[in-house]
Amino acid sequence: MRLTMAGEYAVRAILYLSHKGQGVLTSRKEISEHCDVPSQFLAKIAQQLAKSGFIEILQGKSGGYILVKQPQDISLLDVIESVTGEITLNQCVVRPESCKMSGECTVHEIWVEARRKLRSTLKQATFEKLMEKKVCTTIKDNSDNV
Amino acid sequence: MRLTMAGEYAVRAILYLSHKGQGVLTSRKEISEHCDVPSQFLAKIAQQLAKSGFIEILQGKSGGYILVKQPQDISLLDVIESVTGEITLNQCVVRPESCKMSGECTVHEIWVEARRKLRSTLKQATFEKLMEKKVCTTIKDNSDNV
DNA sequence: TATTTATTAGACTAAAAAGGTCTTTTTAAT
DNA sequence: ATTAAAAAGACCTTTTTAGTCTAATAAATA
Repeated sequence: MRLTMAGEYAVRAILYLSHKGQGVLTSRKEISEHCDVPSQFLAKIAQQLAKSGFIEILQGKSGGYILVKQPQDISLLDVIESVTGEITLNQCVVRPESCKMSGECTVHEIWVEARRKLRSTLKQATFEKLMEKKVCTTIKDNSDNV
Repeated sequence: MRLTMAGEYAVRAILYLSHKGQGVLTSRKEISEHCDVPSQFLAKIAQQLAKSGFIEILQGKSGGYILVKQPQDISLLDVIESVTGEITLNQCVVRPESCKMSGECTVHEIWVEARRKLRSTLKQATFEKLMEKKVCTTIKDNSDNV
């Protein structure tokens, strides 16, 4: 139940490109070095990010990556699901046939709710917001601490 | 980002024992058959559930498992984390040193929040609640649909 | 007491996923 | 033509998952 390195790296890369600004060309080498991401691995991840329409890839000498969407139009969820696939948490949520009980099962309901909340939290976190500097005093919300 | 089969099976077993009631002896075979869980695999999972104090194991002829905690005192989170370890979602949440940025990083904050909400949802789902029959008309809450 | 039928505990295994690397090819600037 | 960037896909290693198998132990019963 954890994010993969590919997902983590994708977020770092898009955040870096967001700081550069939409439409600015940045080499893979630069991203790789600044974000501490293996260069070849980034190449693979970038292909997926391009397929999903977040970046454009320029080949040839002085090639690199360009952010094509605006940071406020990209969410953590979008980027993560682009490289790791849809977050499901529990198989029965997306494949009810995987569990003969799911029709009547209250556990199923909890997973549907948990998944909705998780995806919602990640969806609301746009890269525009993620670029904002952290404030020093954060308002604590312990309403549903575990 | 998904629950393991071990976690899924543990939930099924505890739910089955909850229906039987606290203190009732049930054989591994019966649980295995009713819950569609491989018997030998259940044996391994049960060892962990016993270590965590959810069940007691009786050996010998006519042995089996007994629920020792009350269903209202066991949550989905408890059972799942017993067999799969603590839910972290992102490494940086529990090991900030794994990411050189985590101190200043707004992404880190999102993961902390997402994790807290997820664990909270699973914590609130006790097995007493999970035993309740599903009502036919559920109130729809689309407040933060993705 | 011997037998039977439970479970334990730990070694073992197969398959899948994760996390990359390597090599060859293509592309574009100089 | 040369150079330096990325693409595409094969390949590889390690870890995790999802079990199985075997020998030992434990308790009820014939």
